[in-house]
Amino acid sequence: MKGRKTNLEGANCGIARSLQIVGDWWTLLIVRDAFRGYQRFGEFQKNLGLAKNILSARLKKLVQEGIFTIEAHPDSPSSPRYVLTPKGEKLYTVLVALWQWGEENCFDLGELDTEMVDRIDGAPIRALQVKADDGRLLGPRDFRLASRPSPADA
Amino acid sequence: MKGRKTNLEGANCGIARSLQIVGDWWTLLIVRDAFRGYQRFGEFQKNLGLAKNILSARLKKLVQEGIFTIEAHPDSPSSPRYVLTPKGEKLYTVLVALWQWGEENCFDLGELDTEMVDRIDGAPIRALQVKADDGRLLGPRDFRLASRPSPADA
DNA sequence: TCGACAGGTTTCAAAATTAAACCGAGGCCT
DNA sequence: AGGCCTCGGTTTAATTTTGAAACCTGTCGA
Repeated sequence: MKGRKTNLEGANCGIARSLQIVGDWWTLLIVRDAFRGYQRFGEFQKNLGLAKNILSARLKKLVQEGIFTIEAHPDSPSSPRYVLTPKGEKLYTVLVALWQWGEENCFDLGELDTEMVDRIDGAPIRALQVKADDGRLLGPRDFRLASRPSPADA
Repeated sequence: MKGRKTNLEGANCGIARSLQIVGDWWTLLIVRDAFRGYQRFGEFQKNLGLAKNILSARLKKLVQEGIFTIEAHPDSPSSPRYVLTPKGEKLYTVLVALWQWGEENCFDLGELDTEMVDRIDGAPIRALQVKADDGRLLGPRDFRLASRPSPADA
């Protein structure tokens, strides 16, 4: 991420900014596991199978960025728990988008063995839809990235 | 991505699969630029400021994965154009999710200078919402990843 | 024919990732 | 109390990936 920093530091668009934080190999998988209920270092490490030093670095960054907070649990005071902040929890839309795209485009038939379901009734979740302000459905070519008038305009 | 391959190759969930393809530093930015209308190697390279060898490798992979196709344009037969496939175009939901999260969580006030708008009327786009099968709005804690019954079940 | 340019590939140094060894603080068992 | 185990990391050294810059090749226009 050497040149990346230089390039995207003053990134102009939200996509680039998001990717600065969650755009690497492991981060979104860590967040995914957090949604699954994992909280402890060892849980993430064992489940994802990534090197401990990398996990350590990622968690450190994610805490810095306000995605996780560290909470020391009364039960085992020496084992910190990594808990999603509201900012972190809002990433669920991104996860759902990735999940749906992956499920639709990246599996052979019968290969898929997990799915994201309604916690309450176990029913499937609707495909995300991009909609215009007035409710019209927008396809992949119906939007564009526009520059805002000027920084000092509003 | 050494260990990553080993770990996620037989990845069980759609999120992991997606990230195998688009989960690196540059790929989604390339796709973003493709939605902006960029098609040529030099356009991507100049706009993103990434090294040519890296861009070359990414585009090669993306073509392999069926995100882009190469089309030789009648105008300039020697300059290939990289064009999104339907599979690639479906990534727009992911981009929108990242964009909205980034816009909401990664900018200081007044810092944001681009926005994603309706191509037709320039109006803003609605925030993506995760909804249950029956239309209920689902928050970040209202879904879970469940294992499917069995690979050879349906 | 000359030079310029687009679209890469090659080369080599710098940075990130990895696995594995190590370490300190608690628990737990005896 | 002593010994051993686990958890949560850090350190170290080898491997991979990345990045910048040089280089190559085919096309184009003058």
